[in-house]
Amino acid sequence: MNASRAEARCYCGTARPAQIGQDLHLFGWVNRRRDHGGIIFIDLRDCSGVVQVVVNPGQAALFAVAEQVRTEFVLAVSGRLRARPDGTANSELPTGEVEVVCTALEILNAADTPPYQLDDVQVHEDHRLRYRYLELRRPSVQERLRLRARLAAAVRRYLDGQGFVEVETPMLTRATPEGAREYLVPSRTHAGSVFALPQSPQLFKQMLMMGGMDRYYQIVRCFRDEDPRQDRQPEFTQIDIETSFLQEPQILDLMEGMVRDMFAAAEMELPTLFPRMAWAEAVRRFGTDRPDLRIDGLELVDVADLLTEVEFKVFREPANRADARVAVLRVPDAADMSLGQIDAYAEVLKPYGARGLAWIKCHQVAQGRGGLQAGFLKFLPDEAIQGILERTGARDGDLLMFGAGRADIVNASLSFLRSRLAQDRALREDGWRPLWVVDFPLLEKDPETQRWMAMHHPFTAPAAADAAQLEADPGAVRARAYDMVINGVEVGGGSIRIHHSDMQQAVFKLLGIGAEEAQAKFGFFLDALRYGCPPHGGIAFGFDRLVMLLAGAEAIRDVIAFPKTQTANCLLTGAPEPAEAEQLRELGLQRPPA
RNA sequence: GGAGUGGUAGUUCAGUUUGGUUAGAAUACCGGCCUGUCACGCCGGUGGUCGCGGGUUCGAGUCCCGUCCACUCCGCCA
Repeated sequence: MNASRAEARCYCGTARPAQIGQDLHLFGWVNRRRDHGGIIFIDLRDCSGVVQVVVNPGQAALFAVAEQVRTEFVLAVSGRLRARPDGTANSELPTGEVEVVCTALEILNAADTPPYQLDDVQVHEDHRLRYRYLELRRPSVQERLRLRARLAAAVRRYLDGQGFVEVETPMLTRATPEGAREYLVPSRTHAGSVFALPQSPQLFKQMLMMGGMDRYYQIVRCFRDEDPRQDRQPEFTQIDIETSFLQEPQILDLMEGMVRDMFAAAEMELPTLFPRMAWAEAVRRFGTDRPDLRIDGLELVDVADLLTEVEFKVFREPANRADARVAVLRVPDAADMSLGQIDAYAEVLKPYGARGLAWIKCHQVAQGRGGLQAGFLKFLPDEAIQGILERTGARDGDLLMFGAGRADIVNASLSFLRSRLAQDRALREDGWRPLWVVDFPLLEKDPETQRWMAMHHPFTAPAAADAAQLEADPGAVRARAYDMVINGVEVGGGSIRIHHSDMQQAVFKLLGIGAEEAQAKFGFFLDALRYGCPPHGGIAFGFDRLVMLLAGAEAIRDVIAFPKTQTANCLLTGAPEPAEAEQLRELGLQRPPA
C-alpha cells in the first residue's frame, strides 16, 4: 500500500489530502460500475483521478441507489477511505490501492451516455473539440491545464518579486499596417468603422514606458487572423514584458531567471547560462534562426567555394551566385541507407522548394574517389572531392547529403532534413538546450516586391549610431533584437525599442511608410515619442508554446481549454456564424453579394 | 491560395487495390447469468443514408467529377 499515492488521489470535496481511515465526502463522475460478490464497485472520476467506491449489500438503501448507477451519473459519496483488503493493486489503472467504503450515496444528476468513451483510445479531433467539456475530464488534460496555471503563477510570482506591475491594455484597439492580418470588430456607435483586436500590445506597452510604468508585464491574449498550425492558434497567450532604462544584458538575465522559475514550477531544470549565438552563425550552421542544440554534430558545411568551376551544373551554378548556397550535412554511419530511403527524404524536402537531394556514400574515405559512391562524382575534379571530404570530416560509413540552390531554400530544406534525420536516427540528446539568438538583421528584403521589411517589427532599435548610417546601407544594419530558443522552439523574442522620433520616422521611411501615412496611422505614437521617452526594451513569450514544451504536448490545442480548428472554427460553439442582416445594418455594414 | 492524409454502427477500425447476393470486428448500449472486481468473465440482442451531391454501370462503401469537415505541411504568421 502506497500511502502517498492514496493521499494524492482523494482530494475532491475535501480540498485536502485524505488519510487512510478518514471519513470523506467526494464528488465526481461515474467512470465505470461493476457488481461483484454482492458488492457494487463504482469508479468515481474526481478532479484528481479515479477513486473506487464500495457499496456493500448490507447497506440496503445505498445498494438501491447504486444499482441505478451506470456510467452516466454525477455522484456525491460519503464514506471512509481504506486500503484494499487483499492489498493487491493493478499497475495500469489508477484504482485498486484504496477504496472508499460508502455510508451515503446521492445521485446529483443523471446524464446521457457519453458520445465516446473516455478511455485510452484516441478519438478523432472533431469529437474532442465538439465535446470539449468531456475531453476536459480526462486526467491527462486536467494535468496540462494545472501545469499551465502553475506556470502562469510562477511568472507572476517572479515578475512581482522583481518590481514589475501587471497592467491591462485594450482589446478593442486600432488596426496597424504590416504584420499579421487582424481580426476586426465593427463599431455600432461609429457605423462603418472598425476596431482591431491586438496582435500584440506592442504600442501600448511602449506608451506605458513613456508613462513611467517602467517595469510592465501582462499575461495577455493576442489575436492573429492567419491560418492555424500545430503550434499556432488564432488567439493565443503571450507573456508580454517591457522595461525602461535596461539594456540587453540586464533584460536577458532577468528573462533567463523567469524562464528558469517556470521550469522549476514544472520540476524541470535549465542550464545556468544560456549561450548566445549570432543570427548569422545560427543560419550558417543550422539553416535556421531557431536551432535545436540537442542535435549534436549534424551541421551544415558550406562547400560552394570548392565548386565554382566544376562540370556539375547543379553545384556550379549556385556556387557562383551570391544569393545561393551549397551546403552538406554529414550523416554519421548512414552510407548503408537505401536509395529508396534517400528518395523518401528528397520527397519530404519538396514542399520547401528543394528539387532534389544529391548525396555521396563514403565507403573508404582513404581511397578518395574510388572509395566513394555517387552519381555525379565523374563531374567533380579530385581537388573538389578531397576538399569536401576534408571540410566535412567524412569518415568511412558516412553519408553526405547536399543542398544546392537559393540560400533560403537550402536553409529551409536542410534544417528540416537535419531535424528529421535526428528523429529517425536517434541523434537527438535528452534534456533542455536553451540559447539566445542575437544580432538579427534589422531588415530583410521581400523577394517578391524587393521592398525592405522589418524582420522583428518596425519599433525595433537598429544597432546604428543615427538615421544617416541606417539609410546609407539598410541591409547591413543589425537589430538590437533577441530570441529565446529552447530545443528548437522559438519561445520568445524581443528587442530594445526605438525611443527617438526621428529614428522611428527613418525606419518607417525605409519600410515604405511615407511621412503622411506614418502620421495618419501612428501619429499618436510619434507624438508620444516626442514628450520624453525613456530608452526601453522588452520581450514577449509565447506562453502556450512554453506550456507545450513543459507538458510534452504535441499540439498547442492540447494546452488550451477551448481551442479552435485549423480553419479557425470553434466546433464546440459553432463560432463564427453568419451575421444577421439586422446586425449588419446596425453596424453600417452590408452583406457581400453572393 | 496550394499539397497530402483521413471521413464506414455511439466510438475505434477492417472492407475500397481487382465493383457483385444480407457491409464485418472490437468496444459502447440493452437484456440475462456470474460475483472482491478493476479493459472482470460468459450468453443473447439492438444499432449503418458507408461525410454530402452528381456521374459511369445491369449493379457503387469500392470507379470518376464536385463539394464539406478534421488533421499535417507549404504560402501566410511585422
